[in-house]
Amino acid sequence: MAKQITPRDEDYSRWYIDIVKKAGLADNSAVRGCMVIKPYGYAIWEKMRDQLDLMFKETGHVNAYFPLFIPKSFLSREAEHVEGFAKECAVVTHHRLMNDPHGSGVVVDPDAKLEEELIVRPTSETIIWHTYKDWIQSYRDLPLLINQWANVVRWEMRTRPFLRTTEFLWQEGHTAHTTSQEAEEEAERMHEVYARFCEDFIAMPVIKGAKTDNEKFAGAIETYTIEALMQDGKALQAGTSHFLGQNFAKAFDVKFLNKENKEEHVWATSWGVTTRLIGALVMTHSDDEGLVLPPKLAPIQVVIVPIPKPGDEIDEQAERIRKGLSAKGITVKYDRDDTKRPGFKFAEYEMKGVPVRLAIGKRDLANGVIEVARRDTKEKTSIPLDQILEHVPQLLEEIQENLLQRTRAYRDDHITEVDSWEEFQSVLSDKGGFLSAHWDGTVATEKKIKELTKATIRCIPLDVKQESGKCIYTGEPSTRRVLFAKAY
RNA sequence: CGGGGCGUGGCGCAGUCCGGUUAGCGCACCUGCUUUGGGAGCAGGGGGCCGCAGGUUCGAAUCCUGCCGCCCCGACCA
Repeated sequence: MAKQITPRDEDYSRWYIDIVKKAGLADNSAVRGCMVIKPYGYAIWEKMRDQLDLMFKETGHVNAYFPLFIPKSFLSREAEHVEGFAKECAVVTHHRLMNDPHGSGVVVDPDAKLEEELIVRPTSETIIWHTYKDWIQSYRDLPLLINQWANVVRWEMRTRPFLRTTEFLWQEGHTAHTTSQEAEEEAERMHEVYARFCEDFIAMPVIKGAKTDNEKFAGAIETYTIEALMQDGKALQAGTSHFLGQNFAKAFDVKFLNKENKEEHVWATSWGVTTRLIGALVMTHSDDEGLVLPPKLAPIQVVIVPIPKPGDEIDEQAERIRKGLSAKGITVKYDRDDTKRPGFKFAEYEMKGVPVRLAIGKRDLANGVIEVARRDTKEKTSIPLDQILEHVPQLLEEIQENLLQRTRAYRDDHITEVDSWEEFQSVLSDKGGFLSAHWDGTVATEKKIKELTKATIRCIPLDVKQESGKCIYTGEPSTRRVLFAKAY
């Protein structure tokens, strides 16, 4: 047993890190808080990125690229915004190194001090709005629908692979519109795109909702969120979409002439998802044997393992199947590495979360079958060789569907309506998950509850129904329930 | 930034209290043979500034001083 991972119920946090490392997704790096995304982990990100990019294009967006560095003064333009990010910015103060006159190595050249410091982008609103000012004059220039794929840096105190790292990869959409309504619709549209992506591709159901004033993005009028539930009962914010109103347009003086030849500030949105989605994927589906990948995002969807050694006839069948499945757009790996034994390969591909494993040996050949093992249920069956090309595509779909159903059932089972403070506390500590409860709508109460229980308001669900009730903590009147949870 | 823990071949550790030959073990790696239907066995082999810098000593992985780094937990956050 070369690679053991810590069981979930023993130490969930350790389990997560073990999977990330042992499935080959990422490594720690020489830089504190930053990770190396390894080829297998990056392949998952590429699949996510390609699919999302397609969905952005389908909704009319184009890609562009803005600078990594932002002049410090830009961040002072929008007061709320700077307050949200000031504490976690990396700052460039010099532009040159020199040999250390007192010894070996290099030192920062004191003569190379920048006149104005540059901030490594924590997000790009400011540099983008500065640029948009030049791009927008008329209503005919609108809407402006731009996305960028980039890295950003937020100097977090505590990091965890994929879930929170100092540098991370993401996409950020930044749009400008003629009317408030159009911008709001855009924020809602992208919110929906994210939710659909999570369900259809990650097989991870999410709750769509709005953030409270306290939790929303610095500088936004409204923040929409998708909230997912992890296996340990904690919530994870998987993506956000913001209606920014005219806040940035005013801060960066971005105006357009409308049809009546009157100047107006434009209306804005921004929206993003990050490599955190990989962390979400891991914590949603994986088990004590390793990673479990939804077929639609698996870098290898099917692996064929020969038993015991590749022989001519086994090779022939394996190649036939590989080509047949490839022709149907399925990614197949035929692993004929004879320095590793089948048992080792089984464990290895389970660790890596490959959805379907085909094993073929002399015994199977004699019976005209092949062994099919699915990663999600660990079920093994024998399928006639002449049916395998039809069977595997169906099975992949079934696995994708099963993962979604399974996760949705777990999620639905972990949304608990609570109506008393005692119940709130006991359900939170014993069961976890989302607590649907009445809240008086004040930041003070929200903060008090967080202080007492560590639970925060994850969102006000979009599909919330109006019902009168009393705040779980203060007993003040309330018109609808909100979702509380402990969160990542 | 607080509270814990840890730095010894690629990885995981023992050795440190009580200084004493060539610094050891498991995994991984290389070679060979036998194996191969759930993480193979045997034999041989390669690989170490013991985190860094000073100091004490005949002698330091071990004792002293200073520094650096990492991990876990908490407050902040996608």
